[in-house]
Amino acid sequence: MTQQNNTEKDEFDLRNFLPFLLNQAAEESSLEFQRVYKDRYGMLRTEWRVLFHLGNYGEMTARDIGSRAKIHKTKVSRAVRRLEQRRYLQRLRDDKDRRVERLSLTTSGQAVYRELRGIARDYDAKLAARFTTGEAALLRMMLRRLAGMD
Amino acid sequence: MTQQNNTEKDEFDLRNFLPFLLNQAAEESSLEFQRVYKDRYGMLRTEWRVLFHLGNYGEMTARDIGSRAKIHKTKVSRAVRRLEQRRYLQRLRDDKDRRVERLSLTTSGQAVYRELRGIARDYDAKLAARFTTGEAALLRMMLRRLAGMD
DNA sequence: GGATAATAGTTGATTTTGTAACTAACAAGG
DNA sequence: CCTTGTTAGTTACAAAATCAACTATTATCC
Repeated sequence: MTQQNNTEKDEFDLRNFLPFLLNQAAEESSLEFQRVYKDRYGMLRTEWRVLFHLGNYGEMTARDIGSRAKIHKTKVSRAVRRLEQRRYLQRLRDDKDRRVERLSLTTSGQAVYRELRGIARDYDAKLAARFTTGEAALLRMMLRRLAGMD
Repeated sequence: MTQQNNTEKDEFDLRNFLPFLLNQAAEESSLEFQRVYKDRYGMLRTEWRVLFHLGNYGEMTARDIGSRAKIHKTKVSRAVRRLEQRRYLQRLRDDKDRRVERLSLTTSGQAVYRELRGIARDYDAKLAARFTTGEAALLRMMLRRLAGMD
């Protein structure tokens, strides 16, 4: 692994490139939480997200979830089916608009959600503890802005 | 999309959960750059990363790239093969250790790298411009720490 | 009202990724 | 040397993501 290139003025370092950095940080900082929902609950990434949306915001449609979390509708559709098969959520056809399904967590879905939410809360605190309170708040603010969640 | 749940003390908001936030920010902030390497060069995410590692750091082995960027070796292997097929990189069997392949960019690989690097630089600047200089520097620092890149 | 377009969600075919098992080369210790 | 273990990289098969086409329902507007 020798140094070559960069004979021209080198104002670029991959390790500082924001999209790369964000991805590395996202990947690394979700590893531990991933192990919980994956190994312990056999859930996929999209599945815990759907579960958390329903747990956090209450009844929603697949479309709502997709647009909030920017998940493609086919991914949502498949995640919903699997959560339904595990009896974590139920669908209710909307009578006003019969294309729409109103999704909500079952009792056992809520139990799983509360369990995972506790773990998520602790894990988040652990991550944030690497910074001062002010820094962590600033970080969240900047990430929300980058994510277009303002 | 009604509000239900959270009857108990609600100290948790998905929109502030760092792993989620990081992922959303990473996803959103790489969209535009992705369009460039994907639509314009037919490259996959792992491929531009391998290309950038070689362009940025010079000759490396597949193993080096994988450990630096935390990419699994099978992913690296496949990305290398495709970049080789497109004549963007070349392999050289190491004579000291004949298991190892020393990878480096071809002339046209370097041309593509320089092109993409320029775009990356501009794009990064555009992202960083959403913050003050100090905030952006702090953001990068925090991300490096979260990514375990200290 | 009836054609046309738009929306919610699903399904199927293709591509990409993940997991394990594999080959080939080197290393260490007897 | 010669077993045993380790490392670099590839391949095969299963799982998951992507993209396009599909059904069913509602909205638009002439």
